[in-house]
Amino acid sequence: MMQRVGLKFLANELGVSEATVSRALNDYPDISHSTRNRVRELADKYNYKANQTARRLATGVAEAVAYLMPADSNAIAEPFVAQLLKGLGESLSNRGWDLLVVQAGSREAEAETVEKLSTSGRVSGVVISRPYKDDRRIALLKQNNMPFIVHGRSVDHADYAWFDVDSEAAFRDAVTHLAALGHSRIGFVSAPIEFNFAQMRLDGYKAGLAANGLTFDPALVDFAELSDIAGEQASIALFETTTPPTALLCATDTQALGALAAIRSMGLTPGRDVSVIGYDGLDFGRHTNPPLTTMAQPQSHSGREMCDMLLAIIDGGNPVDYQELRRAKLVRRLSDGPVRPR
Amino acid sequence: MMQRVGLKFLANELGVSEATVSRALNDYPDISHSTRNRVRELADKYNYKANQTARRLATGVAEAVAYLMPADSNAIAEPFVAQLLKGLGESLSNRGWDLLVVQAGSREAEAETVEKLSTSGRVSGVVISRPYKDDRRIALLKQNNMPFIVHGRSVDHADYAWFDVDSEAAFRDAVTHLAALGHSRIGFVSAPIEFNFAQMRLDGYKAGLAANGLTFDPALVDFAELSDIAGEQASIALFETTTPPTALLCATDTQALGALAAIRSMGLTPGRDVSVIGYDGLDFGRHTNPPLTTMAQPQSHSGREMCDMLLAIIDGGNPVDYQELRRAKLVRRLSDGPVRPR
DNA sequence: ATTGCTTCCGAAAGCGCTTTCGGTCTAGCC
DNA sequence: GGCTAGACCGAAAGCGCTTTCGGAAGCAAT
Repeated sequence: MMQRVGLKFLANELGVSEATVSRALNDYPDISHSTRNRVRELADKYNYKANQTARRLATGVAEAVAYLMPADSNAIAEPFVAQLLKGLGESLSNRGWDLLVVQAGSREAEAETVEKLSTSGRVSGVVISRPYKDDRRIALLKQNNMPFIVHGRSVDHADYAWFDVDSEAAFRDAVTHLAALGHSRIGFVSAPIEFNFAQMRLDGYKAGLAANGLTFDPALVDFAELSDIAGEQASIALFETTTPPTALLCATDTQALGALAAIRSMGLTPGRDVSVIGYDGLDFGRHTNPPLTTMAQPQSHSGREMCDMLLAIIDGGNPVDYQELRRAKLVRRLSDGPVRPR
Repeated sequence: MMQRVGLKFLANELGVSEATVSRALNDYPDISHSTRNRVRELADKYNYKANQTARRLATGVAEAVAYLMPADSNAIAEPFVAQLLKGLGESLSNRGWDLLVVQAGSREAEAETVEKLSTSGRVSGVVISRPYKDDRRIALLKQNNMPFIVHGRSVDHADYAWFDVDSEAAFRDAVTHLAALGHSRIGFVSAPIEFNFAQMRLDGYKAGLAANGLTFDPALVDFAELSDIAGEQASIALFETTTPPTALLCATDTQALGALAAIRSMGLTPGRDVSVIGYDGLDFGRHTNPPLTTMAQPQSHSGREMCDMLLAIIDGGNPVDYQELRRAKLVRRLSDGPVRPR
């Protein structure tokens, strides 16, 4: 039976105390250079890694952060999640910390999950995404004094850290773009309105209409879940009116996929007969029929940046100093075009 | 300063020892019903959750498994990862375990990452995906006696647990399907051959040719990274010959996206002039131009199943009892069709 | 010599749980 | 009434680290 290489082992081997080994490894200043080096070398030789569990218990810091997976995630939109995870992981591993992925079974269970997470001491920070307008998770996190950052913003977002893209501005821009192309009946496929991003995008849509002298027509907006199929159904519904839209704005790219399908299914050509603009900037939009014009968010390294912000907060930073608002920009592919008389 | 609710607190409150509380909570048989209930109630009342770190240290079991993210993942193909994660997470949380996501910076760093993972005691099992033909990670895992399951198979896969789809059979079937449509010059966009799945798919392709009386022509296969762009370039390369293929088989759906683009860029119509068949069955294939015919793997609950297998192994099961081979099935959309004379 | 600083390191007390070991108490038996 | 056998629970020893506290040297200044 081989002896585990632990502090004990190294200490014996070197003839010093465990305390010394620990301190040497953790860069304490009161260890002589010579012993520090001896310890280091031996540790390297045996490929010693401190047992993290013990370390955590002793220090009281979890050295891990959790990402709370959206409960109702759908397959197509997930590049999102994977991207984020990747960024988080990179940033975390620089520091030698762990990334936990936790899931709540349902939307209702999310709060409970957060509660457990913040009291069980497993993590020293959490990141959540897609906040609701009034998000219980955020309240819980604050209440439990758990450092966190949210990907997106709830309605009251003054006193916590967040990273978001100004989707209101994005939808204003999108409407303006469409208006410039001559569209005046612009439909809107919204996301479930309990998500704050849905509200913001809807607001942006309305603001865009107003800014371009267009009047808001409730018959031109429909709500859909975040899936291609839901987007398709909503789009079809929007066309069942006497004066159908000539352009469709969708709250997400995934829904826009459905919009394209809906338009094609009616025998029309998206991009020519009806314009479609999505939001997210997902890569596969290049491959749709036609390629999807979209408001792209700069999601490249957002995971990494969010993580760095979170770590700064864990290190004692003030959450309100970490609020970051990015701009989305129009990437024009082929699903938009000038209005076309029927 | 509020007192943490820990074992100590509960014990004091009830006038029993910490040991008793612990045993009551962990269903030890030598605790009377009455005290067990008293303990339970109080624990509920205070929403007590054992500190996992301490628990881990005491029991020596990590109560966590890690998913090793593929190093070179690309955005489009990631629904995959998200799906898997979701399944893993669900299964794990049933048991109250954690899901760690770990990333290696590069392909080279993967081995080291695995090594650390298996010696640091952070996890009691790991799942890896996309094994190479001869995968150092697998060797390391075995050597360190760390329970694991691989999503896919390496060349020597007799003595560990895996969950795979028979992609060799799938590509045989795909070729047969194409042959039945009259195609005799079938190109193959392969994945990097160090991945064992790439080899297996290539083998399946060759076997399919043979089974249908077609001869293998090396000029008809090209290798590409796992991205749409790489798939596009490889496809174009395959057409730069005197007798170009009339159908293209791609090792992954993502590459197939590129193939469709390549064909369109040559002024041809995929599905009519040239058939394209991908592999994976990714949902967004419904939205490509034209919708992508693909060999779909039943990836619905694979994450969950893999996790259950892994847990069984952790519980002492013999890894070789947990090898599961699934079948892919053709889902025909519109990117394939009868051969068409030029 | 004594005092007073540094510099470096060891002893030992935790961190919050689990688990072994043994002890007390009641019930049942001859 | 004494003895044995459960049934139930407490004391205490860890798990592998970190960190406080203080002690032993070594050296310079009085």
